[in-house]
Amino acid sequence: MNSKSSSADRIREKKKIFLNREQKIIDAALALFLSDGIDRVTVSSIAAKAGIGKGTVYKHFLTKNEILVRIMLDYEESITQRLAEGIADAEAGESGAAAKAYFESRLARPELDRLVQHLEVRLIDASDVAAQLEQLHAMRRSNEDSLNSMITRLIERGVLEDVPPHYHYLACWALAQGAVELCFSRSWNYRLDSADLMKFITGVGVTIGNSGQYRDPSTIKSSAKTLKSPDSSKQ
Amino acid sequence: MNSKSSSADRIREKKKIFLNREQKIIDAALALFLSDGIDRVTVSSIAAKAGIGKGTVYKHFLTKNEILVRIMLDYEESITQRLAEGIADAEAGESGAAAKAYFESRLARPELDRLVQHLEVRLIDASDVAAQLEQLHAMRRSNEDSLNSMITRLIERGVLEDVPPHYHYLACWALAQGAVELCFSRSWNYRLDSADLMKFITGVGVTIGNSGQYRDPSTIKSSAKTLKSPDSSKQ
Amino acid sequence: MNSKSSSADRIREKKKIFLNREQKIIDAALALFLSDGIDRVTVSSIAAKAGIGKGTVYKHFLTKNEILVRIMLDYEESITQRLAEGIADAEAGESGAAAKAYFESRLARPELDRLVQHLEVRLIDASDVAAQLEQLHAMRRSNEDSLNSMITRLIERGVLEDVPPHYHYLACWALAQGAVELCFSRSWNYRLDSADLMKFITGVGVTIGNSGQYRDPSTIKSSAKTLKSPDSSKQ
Amino acid sequence: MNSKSSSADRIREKKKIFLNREQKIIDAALALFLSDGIDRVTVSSIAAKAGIGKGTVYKHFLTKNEILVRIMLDYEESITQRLAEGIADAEAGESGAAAKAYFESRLARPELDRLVQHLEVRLIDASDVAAQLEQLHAMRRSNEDSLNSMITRLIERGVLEDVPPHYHYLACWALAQGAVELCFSRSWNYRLDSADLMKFITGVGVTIGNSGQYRDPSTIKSSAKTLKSPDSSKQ
DNA sequence: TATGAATGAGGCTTCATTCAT
DNA sequence: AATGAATGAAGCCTCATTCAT
Repeated sequence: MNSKSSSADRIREKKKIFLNREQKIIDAALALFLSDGIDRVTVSSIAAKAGIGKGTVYKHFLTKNEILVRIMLDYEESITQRLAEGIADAEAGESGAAAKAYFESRLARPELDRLVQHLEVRLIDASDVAAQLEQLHAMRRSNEDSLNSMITRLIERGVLEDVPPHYHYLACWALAQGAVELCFSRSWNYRLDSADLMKFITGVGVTIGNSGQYRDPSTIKSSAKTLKSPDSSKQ
Repeated sequence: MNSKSSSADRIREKKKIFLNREQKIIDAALALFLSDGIDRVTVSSIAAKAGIGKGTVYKHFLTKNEILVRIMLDYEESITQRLAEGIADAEAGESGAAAKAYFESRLARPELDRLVQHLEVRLIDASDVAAQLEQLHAMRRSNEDSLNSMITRLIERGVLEDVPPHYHYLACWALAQGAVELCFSRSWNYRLDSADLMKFITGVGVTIGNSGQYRDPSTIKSSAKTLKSPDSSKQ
Repeated sequence: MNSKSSSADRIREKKKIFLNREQKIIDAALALFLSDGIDRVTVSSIAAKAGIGKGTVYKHFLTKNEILVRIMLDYEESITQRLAEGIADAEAGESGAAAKAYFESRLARPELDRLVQHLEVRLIDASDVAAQLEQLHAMRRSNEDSLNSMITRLIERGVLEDVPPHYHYLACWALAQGAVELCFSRSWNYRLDSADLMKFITGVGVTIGNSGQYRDPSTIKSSAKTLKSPDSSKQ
Repeated sequence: MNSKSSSADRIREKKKIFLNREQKIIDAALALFLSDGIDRVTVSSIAAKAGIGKGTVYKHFLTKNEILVRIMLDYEESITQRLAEGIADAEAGESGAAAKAYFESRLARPELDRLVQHLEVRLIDASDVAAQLEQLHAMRRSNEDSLNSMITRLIERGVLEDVPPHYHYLACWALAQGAVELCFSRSWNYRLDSADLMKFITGVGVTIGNSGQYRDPSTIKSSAKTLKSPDSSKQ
């Protein structure tokens, strides 16, 4: 019995090690993508960074693309969770909460958000990982349904303009997307006070499509806060 | 004298043919990038699509990257021109004209706009074409200066919120950027009525940072028009 | 413990195989360079001759040039060793020993010696392998120092003419260099009895710069031996 | 008649221009080979340097190799001429004159001499220009015959050691060959006083194979001069 | 006649994936 | 189970030569 349980323990132990290693691979890949750029990361370099052999990577992932898609899924999950909380808050009355949560989660690590977008471009039309991409889209569809319900209610309550519900969240998505790119764009000179800038943009996002009739107190507050950032307050 | 002028003609003719071929290469490259994705386009395939030999491509461009950067420059120039017109209109009193022109020019061919963004990511850190990229940035800096002047005046006139001028155009940029991505995102179900959606987003962009104090009539009109688009009005 | 040592053994075994393959590549490259000429040898052909895949070559050498430089280093080492022995003999009293050793080692495989010279011409200005070429030059500088010391002593002893020491070994080097080329020059008709010819030249080399005052017995002997080679003696 | 002669003049004129251009091409090629290295010279660059179109080069030379071989032939001719003079002097009694002339002509422009050697390596086995290479060899054979006669006589007169005649001139050739390489070898530290060094080596060359019985006064003189070079004389 | 644009074979190198140990 | 050596397809670029103008 003892030996049996110890063998079971050993198996569990091994599984744990195995899963740990999987995370190690993902972390290594992520770190390299962010530091070196997608193009310059090879399976070899990932393995080296993870401290394992190249062959071992293929025990965990069938192809290189599966690592990429895994990073995307992990990220999407974290967004989904934050969004769900935000939607719950919004349903509870704090009308801008969903948009705010969404912006904040995407802007929390803009470099990661952007990486995921770029990964997606690479993977579209990749026949391996087609299934996982479908998973990704399923998650997003589910989020979309929640958003639709929530926004429909906000429109009914007169908080938001009466345009098709998806206009609201797609505009938000677009702005968030753009805000992320903005963090890395080399097109512009001003980039020093990006925290304030991001608050400004978040303010815009939170009020997108607000009808004039009604102003959500929480939104007003957050907008006010934005405009009272250190620099502005000195005036 | 006659023979002399005809030889000059011939030379001019040749140059024209040469430049035409250059355009052919760019067009072929562009078409392939859009249809197949940046990764899958090779110099060979560009040459094949342009109906010329592989080596000929290198008579026009020193490296593959130079083709990419050329596409970027051509595009940036077209944006710059449109923006300049918009800024002129804005200075002439139509306060939202610059933002509108900017959105419209970027959303006119969103697939191209997006391609250019992705090309830029690839080319950053490419030691060849560093000079051309600097050109690109110079154009953008120039645009930025014009925008700054214009927005400063609009702030003084009380049309726009009194935040640092670049908040306004960067927020606009971000939204435009995101709107472009939105056109191609496979994340969302609703994509049928994208023209209306884009108008909605443009409306958001045009009113970004408008102060409550003042509403530009032209902006109101355009916003109203947006919401009364054919589809919606039928309801 | 047994398994541990056997695993260590296995690793050692692998390394040996790996190094063997490296040698195989070098041998293949060398054979091809000698038979086909430097120009006509491609990485592909080397791989084919070595019986391995093209990619495998790049596991052992970062660039094609590294193969070339490796051949050079290996050769230079063998020369250095022979020369060191010769210098030791010379210091021990046999004054012509160094020159003789040098000539003999360079003329032992003249085709290889010549190849190495030609490789060097190709590699000068090759930014990769600059470090290895410096190694090569370091070896040579070290040889040069030894020669300088030795020759200085021979001059003091009155064996060699009192000219700057490097005149002696550079003249030797030049003659050896030329002798090597002579083996392959298609300029001349007589090439049948090259062994004797080389002995004659070696004799010249060994007595280069000998002062008239003194004749080293060993040198005389060797010179005599040269002229009494089988062919000549029959006359 | 007038028109006829003027047309003949025109034809002659044209021919002259044509030949001038041929020389221009050769000069351009030579200059580029010397400055940039054989590898880096393209037909394009030659044409550019010569100030003509690439296609025009092919009106003068059927292949690129023909330019190379032409440089070789021109050089060989200049050597031959100098050597012939030297041989004449030697026959007239100045026994070392031939060797001296040979050394001096080859060391007059060592960079050119070396270039020609390297060109030859490239061209061996080039099926085009095989005929011209044969011409080259014919010239050399002819030189060889002259040398043989001359040396045979010097041996008979007891000036030179009684070894096969070609031993003498081949040893000379080898030393000259090596001396040329020495000028460019990066193997050695000492290269400042190369003029003196070359005199020393020439001295060696001139006395190669001298029998002890007899010393040619001219040789002695030249050797003495060598050893009384500025540096040495200060001692 | 002079030109130079066009060609495409061929070279070097990279890297995802496989598989024997 | 872990390893990393081996593989070879595929990409970019060069340049001698041709040929239409």
